[in-house]
Amino acid sequence: MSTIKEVAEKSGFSVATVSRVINNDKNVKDKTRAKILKVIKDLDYKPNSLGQNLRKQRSNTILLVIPTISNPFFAEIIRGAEAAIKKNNYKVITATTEMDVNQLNVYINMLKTNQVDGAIFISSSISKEILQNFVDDYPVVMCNEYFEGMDVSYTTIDNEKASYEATKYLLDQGKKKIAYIHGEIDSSSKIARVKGYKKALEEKNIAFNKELAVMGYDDFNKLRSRMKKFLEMHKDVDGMLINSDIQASIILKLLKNLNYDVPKDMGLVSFDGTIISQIVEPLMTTIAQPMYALGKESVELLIDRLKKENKEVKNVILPYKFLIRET
Amino acid sequence: MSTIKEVAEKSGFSVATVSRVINNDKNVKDKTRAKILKVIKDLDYKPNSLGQNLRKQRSNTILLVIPTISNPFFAEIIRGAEAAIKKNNYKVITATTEMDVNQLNVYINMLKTNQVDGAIFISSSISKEILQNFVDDYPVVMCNEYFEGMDVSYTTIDNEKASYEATKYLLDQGKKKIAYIHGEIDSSSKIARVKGYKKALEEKNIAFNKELAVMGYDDFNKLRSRMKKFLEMHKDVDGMLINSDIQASIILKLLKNLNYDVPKDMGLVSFDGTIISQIVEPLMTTIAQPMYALGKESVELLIDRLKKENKEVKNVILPYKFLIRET
DNA sequence: CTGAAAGCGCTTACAG
DNA sequence: CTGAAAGCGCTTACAG
Repeated sequence: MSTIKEVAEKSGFSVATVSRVINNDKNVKDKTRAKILKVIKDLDYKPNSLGQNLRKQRSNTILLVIPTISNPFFAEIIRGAEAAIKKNNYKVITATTEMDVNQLNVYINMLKTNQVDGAIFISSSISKEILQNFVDDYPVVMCNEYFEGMDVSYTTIDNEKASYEATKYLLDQGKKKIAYIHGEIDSSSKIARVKGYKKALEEKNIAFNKELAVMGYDDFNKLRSRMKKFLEMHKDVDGMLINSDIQASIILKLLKNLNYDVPKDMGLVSFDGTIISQIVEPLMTTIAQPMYALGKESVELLIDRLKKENKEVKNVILPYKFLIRET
Repeated sequence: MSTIKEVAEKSGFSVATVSRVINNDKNVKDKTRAKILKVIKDLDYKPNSLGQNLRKQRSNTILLVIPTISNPFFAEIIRGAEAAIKKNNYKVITATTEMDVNQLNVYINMLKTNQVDGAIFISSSISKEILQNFVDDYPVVMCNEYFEGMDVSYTTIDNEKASYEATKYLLDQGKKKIAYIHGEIDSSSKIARVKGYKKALEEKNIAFNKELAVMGYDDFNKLRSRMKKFLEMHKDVDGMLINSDIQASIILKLLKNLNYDVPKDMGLVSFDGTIISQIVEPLMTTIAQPMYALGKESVELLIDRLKKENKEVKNVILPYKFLIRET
């Protein structure tokens, strides 16, 4: 890699002037600019962002953090976010934590040392305890999740309403005993979804039964064996609201192995509406989240904050779609 | 963020000594170390990696580049790679290009400016033309792909053999006209797979028919309409070897919509063996790639290169498993 | 319009 | 065992 010094020497101008050309400073004679640009091209010179960021104290880069790449739900969010980032001429680094705190710290450190100007934490890629330590000092947006009582901008859907609607749908289909397969983490979305689920039951005068709210593990094998036991113990369960498409697909497969007729013996509604819900048989009835828009809007919130330098907190609730299909 | 200077002032020692403590230099009196460590803790000081990397010209960080997060195939590779990276006390940044050259350049620049010490390019995350420009100057490993005539370490499976075995299996099942749904990019794996496919056909004295080698688009809608047309034109095709689980799942769904009986009317074998192949109905017969090992071995190759500072090129061919299931 | 100089946050060879 | 100084690659206020 050639450096700015080499460009300066070869062009006969100072490093300062070369830097001005790199940064599109108007105060450079056209002829000078042309000469320097020629040398830059000849040497295939690219400014070292380490030096630039250290000096400028900003990077024009946004960090996107997802919990795991195992869920296609995040793929669409990333796509929406990246499109918006590029439209605004920012750079992007997409990072995955895989639930590892050390890994997360690597990324937080990028934020603290100006390697990135701001970060978007998607779903449960970060905990309240960790975020609390730096949320006031750095530009951060949460996507698809939020923390009660914390001043941070976020985008999400109305999870309570969605959950209510899904549960009501199952009840209207004549289902009597509906289980709720929730996520591993006590997130805002989980709390909201439980609320909606309870509300729909109450309307039909069905008491909330704690035993029917089951942990839906992310680990497929754990999920399978957990659900197998659950189904043995609760043979009269005839409907399920499931935390994600992925988990729903695993459960659907299990149900078929156990000779359930879906949806006759067991009605299913999943959250997300990813490609997974479209390739299973029968087609999964799902709460389709606006994934692309969630990513896009989160970026808009963050860039707004970066440009205005104000700390105004904004929340965006995006519409979901309840897609009634075959389960 | 506090700086090394603040730690120095508060502790009463010089920046140099503080730096020695940070870098675990033995030449520091125990008492001094303890005092400085205390200040570091009190200030919650974290060294700025921008400054460190700029000065040290290395980062102890490895970059993992995947083409897209839409394919769960990459999730397992990442998991294997990250485990190996952490075992070796390196840091990791996982990056996704989403087939955008500008995006790729952001990552290549991280390599060129010592923000990362080395990079692993997974599958078709990079083209031969682009990699050629810097492969000799920076530590790079390719995972699951390679470029003919280029001196770069890589890990892969024996795609030709796998493809041969899969095609032979379909023929042995009595299938007469087998299509090959290949990837969008003219990669080494694609070439090898075509070879194996042809070889199996030849053994049965079946001439290779160019029209039966169809482009399997990554875009689901494009893939669906392309395949629909293909099936209309080639009603006698009774077997398919498909480039990836994802594409296979889309095609399987299409076949069912068109009232094909799988595998009676149409035998299917897919590449990858991801979770997708396990949730479809019927269960997909698949060439299960050693995803975790591919990631892990790629990292070992890279770290070996980083530590030894030699440029010896090594290739690792890992075993796959042909899983006969229901298609 | 251009350059010399300071400095972003670090590390390390050198001197003591 | 410790510190002063140089320097990694850059930008920018200041001076002219």
